Amino acid sequence: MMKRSTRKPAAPDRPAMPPAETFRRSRRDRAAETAQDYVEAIADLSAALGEARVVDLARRLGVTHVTVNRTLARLQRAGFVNTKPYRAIFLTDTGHKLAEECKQRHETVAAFLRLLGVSDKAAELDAEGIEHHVSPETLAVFERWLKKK
Amino acid sequence: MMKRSTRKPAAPDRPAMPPAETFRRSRRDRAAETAQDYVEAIADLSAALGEARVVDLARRLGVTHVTVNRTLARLQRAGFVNTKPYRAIFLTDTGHKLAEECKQRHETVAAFLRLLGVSDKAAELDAEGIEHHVSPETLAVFERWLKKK
DNA sequence: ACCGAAATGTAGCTTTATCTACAAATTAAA
DNA sequence: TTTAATTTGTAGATAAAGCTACATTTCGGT
Repeated sequence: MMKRSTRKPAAPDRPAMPPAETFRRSRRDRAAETAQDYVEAIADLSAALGEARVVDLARRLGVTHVTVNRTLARLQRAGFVNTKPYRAIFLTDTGHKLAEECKQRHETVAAFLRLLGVSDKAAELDAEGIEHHVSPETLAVFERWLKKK
Repeated sequence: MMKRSTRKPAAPDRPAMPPAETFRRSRRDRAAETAQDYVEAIADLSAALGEARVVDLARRLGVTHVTVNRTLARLQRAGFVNTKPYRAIFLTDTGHKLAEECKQRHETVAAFLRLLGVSDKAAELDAEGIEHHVSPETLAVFERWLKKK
């Protein structure tokens, strides 16, 4: 029996469409974004204030402290942070490593955008969204351009 | 009474941190991404096959047909598509406009990455993730560089 | 030492995006 | 025209991320 899809051959034969895998990766990325935003924020706050606490994270991320708690529980399960009730939040080694990577990547993306002529403000804003979707290859290209300049 | 936060002044006074608004935008973006991926896929499939149907969308997006159904219901509520049970899916005018914008933006991002020296494959893959986070300003900069070349 | 404000935690609800499993409709082929 | 494969739809779960409202713990000032 024929697949219904073939009923209308209509268009040219070549796909020219992104494969499903593309979207799957994009979605997987999304899932990891939150973790990255949190570890990055925790690292920054620890550096700036000496410790990272729930309220500060909430303010920084623009969510309520409840959301922070929930997410923190998940990040602990995932092995990125250590928390104890009513105590400050600490990154595990894994968490630290992730935070460093993110910070690095963020910096590269933002610097590259600025290099192109994007305003500081927009560069910062866009980098926040873009950093999670830049492949190692593209990141390397950005770095190459930054050096070359 | 003193805010606990001020207990440890520790670090330099300037924030140097992205404001909460940055993250809020990032999250709002995420909500819209799905809609954009869907309308773009529907437009592509319509062009390529003459009509967009649930199975094709599912294949294209790498999800089950159930997920497609659910999302389509939401997109219909939001006014981007028209669907009837057991029939092909059509974009509304709004949906069409959104799809066009997305396609345009996607193309620009991908072309720009290729221009930089990123491989076709990676450019395509990264563009899929990045396109949703590029501000009009940055997009304009990309376009300028594309023309200049 | 105590006390009240700030910080943290918990309960329970909402929305979105996924899934598997099953039911109903459609249509190509015989 | 019948029928069986394909497509579409529905039911019911799960997980993430968000919220409000309420409970508990800490800790700086008095």
